[in-house]
Amino acid sequence: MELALIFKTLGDDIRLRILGLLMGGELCVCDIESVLGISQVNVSRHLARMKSTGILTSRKNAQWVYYSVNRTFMETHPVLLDSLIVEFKKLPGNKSDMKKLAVVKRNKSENQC
Amino acid sequence: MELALIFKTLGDDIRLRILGLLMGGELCVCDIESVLGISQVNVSRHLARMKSTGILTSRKNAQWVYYSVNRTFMETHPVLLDSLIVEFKKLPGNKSDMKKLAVVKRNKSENQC
DNA sequence: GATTTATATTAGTATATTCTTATATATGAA
DNA sequence: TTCATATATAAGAATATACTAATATAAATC
Repeated sequence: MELALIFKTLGDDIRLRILGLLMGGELCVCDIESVLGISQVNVSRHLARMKSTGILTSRKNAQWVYYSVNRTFMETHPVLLDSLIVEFKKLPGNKSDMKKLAVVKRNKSENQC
Repeated sequence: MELALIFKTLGDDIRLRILGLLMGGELCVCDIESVLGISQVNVSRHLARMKSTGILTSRKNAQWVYYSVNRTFMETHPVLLDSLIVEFKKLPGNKSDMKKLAVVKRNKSENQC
């Protein structure tokens, strides 16, 4: 996992917001889509890119794909990850994303996205 | 200073190597050029980019321009900077760059680059 | 003033990235 | 089997990036 590639991958607003959301635990694509208000294709492509860099992993359950921060990444770059947590807290849009996530999760019933 | 822009700027091997060198203190363009073995134009453009992002500053002395890590950047993102130090130490080429820098500095006489 | 040295900028090409639209796949439900 | 939902991939256009070669600027020296 190349450092430059990691930074290149992190160097995008949408991907940073996605990572910020996933820091709180795994989410399915449609949740991320709802929170960010971005098209499914767009979210999917950004997720794929972060996964191919090794920052994220995914697991499939029924028709949903759940993405989460890759454990290997966390273990290989613990200090970088800590600094990301610090930086995320400083981001202006972070709070509203987290609020929106809470709303999306609350309004979500079983067998639905 | 946008976080995504910072990462985007860091997302390049040459720029990471330059930053690694400048962590040890200011250097003129020709020193960086010698250490990295990269063309002057190339080094200059990467430096300009990092400066415009706010990661570096420069001062001019006689015909030389000395670049260094921007103090404001260090003060605004201390934890990120710490993580960079940790990551740099893990980079495979870092040691050889530092050695090369020592050689370049030693072989350098007054009024010469 | 002419020349050399250090650095920056411009022009042009090749490649990468991002977005939108359309389409494909895969699972579950009717 | 057909339909609806969740996700991924492909195609095409617009923009950004990186590199090389050539040129410009600016200071120092002769």
